Amino acid sequence: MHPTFEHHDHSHCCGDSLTRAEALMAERGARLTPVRRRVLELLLESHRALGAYDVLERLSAEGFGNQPPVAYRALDFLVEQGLAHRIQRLNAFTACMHAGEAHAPAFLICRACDTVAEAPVAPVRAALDTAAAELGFVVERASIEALGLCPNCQGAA
Amino acid sequence: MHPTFEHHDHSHCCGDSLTRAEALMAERGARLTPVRRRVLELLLESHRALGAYDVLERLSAEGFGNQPPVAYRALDFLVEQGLAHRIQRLNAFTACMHAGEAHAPAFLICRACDTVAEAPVAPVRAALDTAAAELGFVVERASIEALGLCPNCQGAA
DNA sequence: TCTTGACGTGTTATGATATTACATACTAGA
DNA sequence: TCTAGTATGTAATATCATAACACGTCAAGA
Ligand SMILES: [Zn+2]
Ligand SMILES: [Zn+2]
Ligand SMILES: [Zn+2]
Ligand SMILES: [Zn+2]
Repeated sequence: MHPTFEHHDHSHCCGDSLTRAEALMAERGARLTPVRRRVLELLLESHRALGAYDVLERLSAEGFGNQPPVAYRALDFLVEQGLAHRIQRLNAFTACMHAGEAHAPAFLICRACDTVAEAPVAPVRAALDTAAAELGFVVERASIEALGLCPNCQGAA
Repeated sequence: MHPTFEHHDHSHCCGDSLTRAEALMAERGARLTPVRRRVLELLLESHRALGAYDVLERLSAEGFGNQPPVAYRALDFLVEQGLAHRIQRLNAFTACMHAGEAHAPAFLICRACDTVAEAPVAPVRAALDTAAAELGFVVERASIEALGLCPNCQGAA
């Protein structure tokens, strides 16, 4: 488990993720082009979710295109490749902290500091599959998003 | 559990829900005005989720206001009162099949027929709380939405 | 009775999020 | 080098959501 909520060397955290992403893309023959790479960096800057238009603003300021598809395409690519996740609740995107592990995580979103963490989902997913199966429903994809307080913000509240 | 996926007497299903809603609103001193009531009826018509603009179109055709706030206000009211739920994934709303029971359900969304059912969430929620607690995170509200195939559509696929 | 304040509704305008369609440019093989 | 597939840029538009204000109703309470 990545220690999103703990104090950690975040520049290593970003660097490692980027390195890992590059390795994965090479392995798969997918191209981590400049825009895509830059968007991933932007998402990695903080353990928060960024809206597509936030990303676009940054890209645009740096000389990339300034129309929505520029951001959406890069974000969609990262999501497809499992390097980022979309947070439905926030209409926003966050870098994946477990790239390459093929997972559909649960997200823990702190309502105070906006930090987004990925929680291990296996038992939750199992419970969901069971509940669904009782109704005859077969779950293909699930989005599980929790809003609450991260350990660092529980004192303040 | 409401038999959303089973064949059922849907006009009773709607009628019962409406009656129940009226009773609840009376109990709470909240007002189920004509617009609000009509929106609830629209949501009850099918076990599907309706977008705010779908609702608005119907309202408008029936002589209510034709601007977005008309729909959003009624929908927000129903959600606050627990008579409807918002489905994040679909940017849409669905009538609650368990009004008054104070619950935050899991939604099962059939990707073939768009039917939305509510599944019992207690074990799922417990698993989520546990997973979150291991990271020191306190869950306040969770949205759990599953995409898959309902029993009726599993044959076709 | 008159006032007043809370609530509900209608409307205008705008903001926020997302996609379609088409043109241009790059890249990897044949 | 040619070419097909992929990536990027841009304009236009679609879809989802809210802010702000005007007006009407109704029920306290002066
Ligand atoms: Zn970090
Ligand atoms: Zn926090
Ligand atoms: Zn029914
Ligand atoms: Zn179905």
